[in-house]
Amino acid sequence: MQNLPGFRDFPPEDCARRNYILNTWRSVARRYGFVEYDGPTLESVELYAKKNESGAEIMQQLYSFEDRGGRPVALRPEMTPTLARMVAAREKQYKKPIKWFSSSTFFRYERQQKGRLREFIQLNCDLIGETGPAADAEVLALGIDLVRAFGFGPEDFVVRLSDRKAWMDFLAARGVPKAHFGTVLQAADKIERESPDSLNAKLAPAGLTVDDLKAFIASGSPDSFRPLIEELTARGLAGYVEVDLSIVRGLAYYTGVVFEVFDRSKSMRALAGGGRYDDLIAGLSDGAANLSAMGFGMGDVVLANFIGETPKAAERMAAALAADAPVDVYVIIADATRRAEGLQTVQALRDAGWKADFSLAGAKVGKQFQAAEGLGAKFAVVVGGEWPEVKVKTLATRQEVQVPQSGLADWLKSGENSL
RNA sequence: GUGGCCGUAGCUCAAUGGUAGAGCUCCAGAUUGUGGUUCUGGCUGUUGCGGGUUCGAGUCCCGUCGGUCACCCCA
Repeated sequence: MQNLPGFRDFPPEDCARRNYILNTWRSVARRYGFVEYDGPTLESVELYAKKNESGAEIMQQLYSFEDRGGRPVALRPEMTPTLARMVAAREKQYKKPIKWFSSSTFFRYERQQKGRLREFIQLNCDLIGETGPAADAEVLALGIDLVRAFGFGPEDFVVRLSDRKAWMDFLAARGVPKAHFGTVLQAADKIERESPDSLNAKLAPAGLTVDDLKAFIASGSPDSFRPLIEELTARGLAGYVEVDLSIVRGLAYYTGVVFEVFDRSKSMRALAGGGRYDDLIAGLSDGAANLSAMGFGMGDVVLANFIGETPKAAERMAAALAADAPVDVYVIIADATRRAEGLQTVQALRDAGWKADFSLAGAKVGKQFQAAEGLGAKFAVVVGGEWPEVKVKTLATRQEVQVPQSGLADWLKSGENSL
């Protein structure tokens, strides 16, 4: 039996890499005062149909089925609708701004390729109930720090920053009817991928040409970005950001700042993307709650690729994984008649919080040392003829001392600190 | 949904249409209380699966499943 296409097994080595990413995400988000939430994996299809009345494509990429009660349900393909529902229902319980993050599993039925699977993990960070450049900057800074935390610098990645509102102002100034905004933005999103002829055909009803769009994009950085850039400059993070009006994002619901995080070589798809969506919560809650919001998502698959392809980040991860070896202390029972004392020692170490292990079947001393080495233990404790004393060997230095078993835990504590 | 490339041992890969191999890993040993190196030995295959061509197919052809990359889309 093979696993389903686009779905991954996580044997311990892979699980450790996944947890490294999740743990890093969590610790950085919490540094920014974001608190963790989660929602159900299975949702009503209606939740997604509502938001995407125009986009049938999204419904096709839904893992959907009827449950035994005849309800149309779907595995969640994204977090935002769930988040909007949760916030709309409870927003009066929380002081604003609401700063929430989650890292959850999502499902999309689509053909897999580099950086894209059918089941993936995505970090979602959203700041709700606050508008303005300060809130935008806070979210952007979090996005930047989330990538920096893996060892990447400004030479490795860049945040491309744009603004839906700048686009709308431009279109309004050109007299483009509102009904055509969506078409124009979609064309702008594809300006580098699609042929000018094809794009011009799409733009004609709006009275625009590819050259018009290019001229707007080339007009550079509107003054509206200045307060946001100043906020980032004060944090020392402006070097990670470039204004790039060609960033549009496919989603219709963005109302302000939008951004995508790319590796500098731009050899892979976006590491993260998001923006301001001030009307979505009101729309999804039928007006029950009217809250502005700014947020983004970051997937584990592209990030893991990026780490793997960047030596310094890969080394950083390897070091973090090595520091979290399966076992701290391996107890070697050198004399089978001392097995009871060995077990007592193992238990005492485990009670004291050490990751301790030993040979269940018993083995030659040399084998037990090999096992200790293989499990990444820092210390080997030899239980044998010296009882009630034991020998403690620091494996990295090969130094060995003999201490009373009763003082073992204390000795290890100071011994670990001196490593 | 469309297309290119690829499927051989647990892993990385060899093998002109002619007896399926190597390295690594793993397991066991090298005067029975001391590990990483070294040496010796050993295990492991429905060559993804199903058909076809051929005296003979890992190799050629068709199908299928899976992987990968691109398109589509990107929440």
